[in-house]
Amino acid sequence: MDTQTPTLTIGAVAKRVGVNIDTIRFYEREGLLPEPVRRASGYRSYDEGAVRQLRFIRRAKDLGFTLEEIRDLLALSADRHRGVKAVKKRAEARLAAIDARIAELTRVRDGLEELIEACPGHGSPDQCPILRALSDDEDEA
Amino acid sequence: MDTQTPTLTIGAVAKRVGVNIDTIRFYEREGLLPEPVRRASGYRSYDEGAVRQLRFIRRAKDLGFTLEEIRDLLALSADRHRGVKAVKKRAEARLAAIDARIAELTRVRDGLEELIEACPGHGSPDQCPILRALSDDEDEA
DNA sequence: CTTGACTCTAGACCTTGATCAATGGTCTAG
DNA sequence: CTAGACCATTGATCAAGGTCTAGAGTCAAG
Repeated sequence: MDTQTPTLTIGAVAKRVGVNIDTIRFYEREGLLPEPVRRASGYRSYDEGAVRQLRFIRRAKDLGFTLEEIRDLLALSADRHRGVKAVKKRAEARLAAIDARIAELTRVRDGLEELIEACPGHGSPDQCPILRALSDDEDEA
Repeated sequence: MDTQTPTLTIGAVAKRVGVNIDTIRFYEREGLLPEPVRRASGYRSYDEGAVRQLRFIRRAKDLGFTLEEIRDLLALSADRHRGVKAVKKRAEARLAAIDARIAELTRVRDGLEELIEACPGHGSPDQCPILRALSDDEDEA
């Protein structure tokens, strides 16, 4: 856990975390990664902390957080003590959003399944419940 | 059910179906709506069939079909008899895609819920399972 | 006739999350 | 020293599905 001298090039970091080099620069521009120190040549120089933060971002993304939410999470995680409550709240909000999305998809799924079951798979398009559902003038006067 | 003279302006169609005017022109460019007849002035002139087709597109979109898939569905729905089988196949493929998406979301959802339940909502960030899960150096050497 | 609402076209712009290209400087092994 | 790999910046491009702008013509009511 020593505070290291930054020695990793952007390419080395990209390889270790498994992301594209351009993605790292993109995250930096977007404020998700701090601007790293530079060598005399202008090359970015990273330490293990940057690698950890980049992994944090990828994992949060896998949990469905947007980059904007992750920026927020990163700020909170740096706030000792007071941050935890807010982080939990964000996670709960994310969970609620996922639940809503699942509910919506399930609704659509069930509707589609009903149509499929009712469709004989042959015959006239006029008799196909799928096409009928899509075409019916339900909301006509 | 009379074959009508096209009399609706694009604005009237947009209002009736509840879409943006530009969306209608966009769908026309994308081949989802046929090119309508024009008045002497160049104004597009639509009939009820166009309204129906536009509604078809919106409903298919609500079922999660992409515009490309909808273009395909429209072609199939015009193919009397042979179309029905193919339409059913497309619907089944869409259902499978939705199921996969729900399964993926459910997986993420459950993982997130576990973290939330384990988080006390206060205390040190080091003890917050949410932040720990995001930060842990699991794949370190 | 005038005014305001409507329509026309072509093309630019938006969102999200990246990725790629062009041009040029740097680093390292042999 | 030189080749080849790596890095820098700016700006373009992609997917998807639209939305908006500018400048000009048209339509209907009063």
